[in-house]
Amino acid sequence: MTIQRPKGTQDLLPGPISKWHHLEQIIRSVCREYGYEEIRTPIFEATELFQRGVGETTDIVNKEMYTFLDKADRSLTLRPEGTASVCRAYVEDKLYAQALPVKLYYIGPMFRYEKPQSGRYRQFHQFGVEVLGADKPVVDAEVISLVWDIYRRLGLKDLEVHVNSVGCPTCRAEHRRQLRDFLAPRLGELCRDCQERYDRNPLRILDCKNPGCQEVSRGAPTTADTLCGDCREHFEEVQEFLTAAGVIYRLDPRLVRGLDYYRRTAFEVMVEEIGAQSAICGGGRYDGLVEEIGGPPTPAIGFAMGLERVLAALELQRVLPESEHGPFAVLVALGKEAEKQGFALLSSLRQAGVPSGMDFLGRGLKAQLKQADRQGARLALILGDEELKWKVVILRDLTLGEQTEVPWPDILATVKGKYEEEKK
RNA sequence: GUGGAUGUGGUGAAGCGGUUAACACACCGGAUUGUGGCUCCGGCAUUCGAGGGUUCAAUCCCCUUCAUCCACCCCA
Repeated sequence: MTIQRPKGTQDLLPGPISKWHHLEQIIRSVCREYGYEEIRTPIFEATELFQRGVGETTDIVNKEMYTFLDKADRSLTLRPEGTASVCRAYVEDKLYAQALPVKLYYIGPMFRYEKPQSGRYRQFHQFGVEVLGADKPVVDAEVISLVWDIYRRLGLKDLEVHVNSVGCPTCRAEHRRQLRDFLAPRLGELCRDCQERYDRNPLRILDCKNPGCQEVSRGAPTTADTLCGDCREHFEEVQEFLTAAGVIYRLDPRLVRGLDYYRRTAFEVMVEEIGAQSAICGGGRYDGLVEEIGGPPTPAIGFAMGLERVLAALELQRVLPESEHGPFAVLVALGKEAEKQGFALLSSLRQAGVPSGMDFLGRGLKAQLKQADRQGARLALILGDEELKWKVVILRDLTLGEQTEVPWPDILATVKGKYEEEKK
């Protein structure tokens, strides 16, 4: 067997890659409109960053990291997510010295050692945003609104934006107490995982998918029920701002995000039809993280969007534009001299912005035309001995099947004119 | 990590124990040595993911292994 790509990775080939360009282009322009600037951090980091930043109790850290030792025995890890790196850069590059808040975005590959399935890869791509240094509810709403706008611009339908507040450490402690009290009498009815969660992190029982556990936890106190005054007020204001921005959202008291660092606002965007992995975006507030990794106390909020999943949804909903590719005009040169003259013509076409090409394999007239047709070219510019003699080029329209002779001085303008007409 | 499905040419696929492995598309060549798309003709898998076993005989049965897909867990 020949060498194949590592499990859970993919080759993005020339045709389909235009979808990525489309997606990235919309992301970048919406970010520009919202005043977010791009940051690029390394694709690998000290392992400790993720252990501390993502959380020792998470699946990501416990079983999904690509960790290796380098030649000096440093433990490094391919980044499984973007937030920890951005916070590290915020601290290390002293971005807090700038006017706050700092509004950043990133796009790039992430790596998790998981078993691949539909919508899940070992190397996948995320777009994410982080706002550091602001704790006001408007910020939360702005970030969610940015996500909303990107999806709207892309033409995605049937989205569900779920919003919740998981509170601050104080209300979480209170919630935990109430939740345990509520569940205690029926502890025996929970699944094995949830029985463990009862001790470690009862919050997670709320989003267990096991029907039995859902039955038991029905009516349980939610995080939103036990918010302290400040958190409650924060959450209410977030909702008011979301409504003001025209974001259609749903309160989801069972929404609990997986990573350890979340505080207060948590949100997720789902699309049903892409398979079991229906979350295309998840995020929330993480006011303690920057301090956790050695920076100044800094409120922060962000999200990550899974680009493969967004593309899958775009594809299923057929809202991707047709890709532009292939030459508009193809030079069909017959003979050495024609090739030289033609190459000069090609060069001027390209400088004029007309995508154009020629044959490189010494094919005959017929084969060259066939090739031009296959590449989807609109025009063939035929140049042979006859045409050299009379200083003309045969300009053949491959879709109409009509052709005319055009004198050399007029060719560039004619072809360019047709190209611009077609582009309209 | 656990479970299920699948692996036949570039692609989609038939065959399911027995002499030459259907068919379609794609591709290459020709009909038409200066005109593509349509049509017609011809070519295109010593081989059925890999390794082992059963058998007189295996793409078809058994074992092992690898890969892909899907689901669980969890997440984007």
